[in-house]
Amino acid sequence: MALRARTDPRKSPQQSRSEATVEAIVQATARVLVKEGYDRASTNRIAAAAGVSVGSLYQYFPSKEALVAALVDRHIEEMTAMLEASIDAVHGAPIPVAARALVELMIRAHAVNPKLHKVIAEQVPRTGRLNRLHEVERRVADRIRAYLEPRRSELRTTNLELSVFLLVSAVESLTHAAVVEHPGFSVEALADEITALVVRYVMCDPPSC
Amino acid sequence: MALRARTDPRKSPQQSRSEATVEAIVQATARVLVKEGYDRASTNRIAAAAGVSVGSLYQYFPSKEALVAALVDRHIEEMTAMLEASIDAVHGAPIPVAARALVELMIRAHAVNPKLHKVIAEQVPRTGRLNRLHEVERRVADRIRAYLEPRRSELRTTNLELSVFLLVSAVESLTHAAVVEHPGFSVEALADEITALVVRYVMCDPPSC
DNA sequence: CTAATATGTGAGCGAGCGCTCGCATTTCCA
DNA sequence: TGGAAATGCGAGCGCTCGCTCACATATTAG
Repeated sequence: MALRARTDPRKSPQQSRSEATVEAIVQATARVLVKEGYDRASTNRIAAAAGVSVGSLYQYFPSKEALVAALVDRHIEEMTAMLEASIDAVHGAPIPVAARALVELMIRAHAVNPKLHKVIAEQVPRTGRLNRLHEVERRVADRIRAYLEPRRSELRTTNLELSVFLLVSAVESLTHAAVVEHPGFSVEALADEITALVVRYVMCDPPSC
Repeated sequence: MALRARTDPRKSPQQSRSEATVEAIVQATARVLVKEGYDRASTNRIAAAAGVSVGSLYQYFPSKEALVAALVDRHIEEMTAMLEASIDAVHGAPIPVAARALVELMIRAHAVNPKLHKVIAEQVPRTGRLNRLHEVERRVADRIRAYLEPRRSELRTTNLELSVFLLVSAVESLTHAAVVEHPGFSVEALADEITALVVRYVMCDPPSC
């Protein structure tokens, strides 16, 4: 039998009652993590915050790490789904329009619950989810590349792989930094500037194309 | 009497013997953190790795957090000093030259000990050093702004504050992402592309200036 | 209704943690 | 050189943590 990883769910809920329990536990994990921080977020405290006993918690999550991992996974999946759908939605649009739409989406996504986004982002390395994150970043990058490939004549770059990597990293980092770590900038101005940064980086200059 | 923060040093070494002890402890903290991760980095283990007793450790550091904070502070100071010196060194150079020099410096700085840089970066939020980090980022941003201000005629942007913030964040994030999280890209290509991104973002286009 | 299954409970175990304190050793300086 | 000051030591205290298990209750199926 394969070794069961420490973050795999122990068993799946079968009745709706237990589904609600699992849901309450994940929500409580988020709340306690935001309010108390990781070190003080004990399984007993999380169970109490969920209105559930520790025993129940351990029926569905094999470890404290698994709790946080579940929260992280859920967040990564939500963000990715949203982003991939948006990329598909703009696949026919010209580069500046598509860029602006995606940048704005990222800003708004980060602005929904910045505090939660911040703690979750901080927990990613600890839960060993960096690989998963890199994997979805790669999927996003592939989609962006698929969008840019047929527009090669408008592009400045020769090394599309590197360029797309920098593009995706820059947009993610900048929206996170601006919205979560340094709030206060106007969403409009931010979207304008990050879009400008992205568009001026990828597109070539008028005379030559 | 003011409340002594949990991360303040308990006492300062007075003899060279104890300076060596403190040094050994900080170094051991780095080693254990890299090898074992934060959760398994107990004060007993760190003391053992430093070849020192727990008692000695607690003479100079009031808590486990203070240990990590000291390591983080040291790293932040090194990076900042290096960066500020380099900004001063290129203050007379044209924008593309200065940008290239600073980008290359950042890449090389991250490449010195990527694993250590990675764990330290992950510990910043936990040690409450985010404020300090933001403060030095602000200092760097001010210096960059002082460099750009007299070159306003070459610039595209009107909102220099926002632009400089995005610039500094982008360079830091991208060098970190590329060197620490996704190693494999050639340093040359990376420096070229990040420099291009930065320069094309700040400078205005030929006809209009 | 009843038996079987799914779910929920929480006292408490063992382990490891952060940290203290009384004492030993080294260094400094009059 | 001797006593004071600085430094080093490590057994072990008190505590909290992650987690289990024997049992109670709710739900479903026949």
